[in-house]
Amino acid sequence: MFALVDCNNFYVSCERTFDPKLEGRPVVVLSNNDGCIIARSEEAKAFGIGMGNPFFQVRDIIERHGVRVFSSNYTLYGDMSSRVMSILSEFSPEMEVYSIDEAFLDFSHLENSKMEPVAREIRKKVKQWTGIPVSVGIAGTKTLAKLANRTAKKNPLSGGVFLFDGKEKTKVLLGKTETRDIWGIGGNLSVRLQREGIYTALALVEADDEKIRNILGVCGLRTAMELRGIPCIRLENAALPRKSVCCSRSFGKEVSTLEELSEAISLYTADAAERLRHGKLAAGVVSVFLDTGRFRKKCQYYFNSISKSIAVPSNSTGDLTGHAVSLIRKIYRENLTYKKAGIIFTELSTSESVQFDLFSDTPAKFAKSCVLSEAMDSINSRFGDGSVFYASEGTGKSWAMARERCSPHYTTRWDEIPEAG
DNA sequence: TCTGGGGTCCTAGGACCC
DNA sequence: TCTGGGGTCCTAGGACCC
Repeated sequence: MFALVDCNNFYVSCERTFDPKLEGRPVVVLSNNDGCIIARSEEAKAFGIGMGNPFFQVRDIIERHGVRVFSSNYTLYGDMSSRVMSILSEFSPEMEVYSIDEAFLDFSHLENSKMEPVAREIRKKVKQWTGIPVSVGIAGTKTLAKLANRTAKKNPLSGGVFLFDGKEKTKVLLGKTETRDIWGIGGNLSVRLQREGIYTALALVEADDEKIRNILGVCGLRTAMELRGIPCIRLENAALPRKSVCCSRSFGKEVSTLEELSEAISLYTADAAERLRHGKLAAGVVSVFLDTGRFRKKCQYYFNSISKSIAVPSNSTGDLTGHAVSLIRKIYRENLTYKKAGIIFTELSTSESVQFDLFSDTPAKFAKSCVLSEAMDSINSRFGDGSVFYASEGTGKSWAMARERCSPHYTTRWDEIPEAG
């Protein structure tokens, strides 16, 4: 048995923990660059503000109803997430942290009659210790546990906990579930299913395997099996090795010069390289991309990307910035205004097992640049991000993303700790 | 005027091998 | 005149998740 614990309106709940006046009031949180709505309190949902709506399109509703708006504060949400996860880990020997706000727990060690009471205890403890409300869905497969969680969230009578047991109960619920709401079936596959006359999870479960395989491929067949109660997706309790690390961002204003783009790419490289080092990884391939933005109709659209293998995998900000900046020069075009740029590292290996080039002196150089980057990391971690940085990032950063409504870093900066009284 | 960011996996088609 | 069969690997694009 699996329990899926999912935080309710997680980002909004994080803001509320530190500003209780937000309780009971409509609140939304925006994506990076203050672009889209990515979290909504129940009150905000009731006004018809949709998930993923561009901010400017719902601005009227927001102003009319006095909805409180926050820029995303991932430092805060990440820190609150690890607090929640550490509490959850006490409730099961096996846990998979599935995303910033949800985790699967293995409940096989519990007797059936104990599952709901334990789930209620989880809710109580997480709420009391972090201020975050959670919902729990319990079932025999992960896909059904996701569905159970949805039911727990939607149905006020459930008290935030829902357990799938008994064939009839399951059948009734599958009949009420649209295919789009199944974990693993997105918008496109759902349209394909509709064309074949399959509208609900129940219809999918009752369809012929060969037919499902044809419409949805092997993943879809696996999903159908899971809905039938046959586990096909196991708990991934050990964090799998990463295959890529990416950093990309939209600009706060239009950018057209190579200088500004190089600055932005330098910053993104520094950010992604820091994450490589944190994961004890080194990149074998560096890719960068440029984008003029897909929503502007008047200007010419231009997207391009370029990759380069590097002889000795690296995680040094200095090395990688050199590669990234030289790549961006190759795809830069004049007389365009860019909205976004980014860097992706792939072909990752562990930094302890880097294969050096036999005919060069790279081991010594490698060691030196590692020491430098690590020294920068420790200064930045002690004195705050951006205390030391490469000058190639620039000092003005006029292109930096907008985040005009960011709450304080309540839990990670001494000067922003909340004060009482 | 203003539309996010970071990931994973599968599939089909082409190139190549013997 | 007649022109096979069985593979692997890579890539781009598409699907999904949060």
